[in-house]
Amino acid sequence: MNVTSKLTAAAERLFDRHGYIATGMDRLTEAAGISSRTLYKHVGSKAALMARVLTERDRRFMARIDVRTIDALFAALEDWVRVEGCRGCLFLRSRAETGGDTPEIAEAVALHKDAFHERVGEVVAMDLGREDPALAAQVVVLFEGATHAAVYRGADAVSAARAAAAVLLERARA
Amino acid sequence: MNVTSKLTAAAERLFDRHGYIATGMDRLTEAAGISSRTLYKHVGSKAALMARVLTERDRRFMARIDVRTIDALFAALEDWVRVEGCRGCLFLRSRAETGGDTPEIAEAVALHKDAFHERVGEVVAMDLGREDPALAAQVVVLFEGATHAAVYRGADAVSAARAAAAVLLERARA
DNA sequence: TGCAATGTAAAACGATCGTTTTACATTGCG
DNA sequence: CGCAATGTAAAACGATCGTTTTACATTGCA
Repeated sequence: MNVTSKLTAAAERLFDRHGYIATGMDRLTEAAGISSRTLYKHVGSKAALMARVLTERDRRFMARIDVRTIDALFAALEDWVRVEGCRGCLFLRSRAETGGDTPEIAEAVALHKDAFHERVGEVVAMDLGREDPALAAQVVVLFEGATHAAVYRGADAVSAARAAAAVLLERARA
Repeated sequence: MNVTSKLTAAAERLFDRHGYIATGMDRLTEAAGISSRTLYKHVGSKAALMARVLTERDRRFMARIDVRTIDALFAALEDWVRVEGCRGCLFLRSRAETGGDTPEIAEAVALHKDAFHERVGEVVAMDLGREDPALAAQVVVLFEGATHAAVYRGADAVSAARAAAAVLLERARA
């Protein structure tokens, strides 16, 4: 396994569990089993490391929601929560932690949210047989809400979102 | 205006805009116009200050969502976003920043989320004429989703949630 | 008048931050 | 063989962290 990918994987876990700022470089190098010199040779800075983490997470996330129906979208989120836990959206969290003032992070977050919204639009179009931007916006809200309500309500929040999405889809079909 | 409430108000603004950890005590004392000695006499620690901020915010938030219908709930959120901006839920953010490991903060967040969920249940019961825990869970998800999608989609996210909630309510009535 | 409370300004505390540097070991390829 | 690349360990960088302390000013009340 590559040094960079090992580092990125370890960093994602630590950033996700303890927060971006609260995670020191010592914890990162120790978790990745590398020296700080190697870390800086490879990624340049802590912010750049976070940007890499977000880009990698976006890849994994987008692969998981490569589905054809709205119901499958929420089924994918149920899987995600079961496998990766529910501590809210790492993208929004890292952006908020830095007040949006770290360009590398803010850009990675913006790219992810754009891609996510576009994907939801595609899924809605496939499921409904036509585009429906209003329904897509509602599904985005339900997905985001499930992600964050799951922090304190657990997987039930995802189930609730899934059921609500089914009602909205049924109504859009009529 | 009381020293403590002036400090709490200044701290809420800074914590909300720049994050809990990223905001240093110097910025807080300067914004509140007090010395660090006075700050520590009054609140004891940074974590205790954040807990006070969250408790105060909870009071203000709960007063705003003291409504009788689901639609008014989302109208209140639209007001909140217009007045206070949209940077996500400060409760979840501060909990995530500290990894849930700061008891004073974690407790304030848990209290707020419990109160919020209970309030939504009451509003749903008033609007529908009977209790409906499943609908209440869906409204919670929509509300949380609107709060977080508004970070990157603006007030439109709240409108989408509001419309979706109306559909779910209509369906629950039938 | 004098004491207690409450405040400020500013220095100092040790710890830790992200980052760079120094010095040295290992390895793979010409 | 020898050099370039790539790594480690560890010290050091100046800055900043949350918190405490020292020394002093102001105020309100007995």
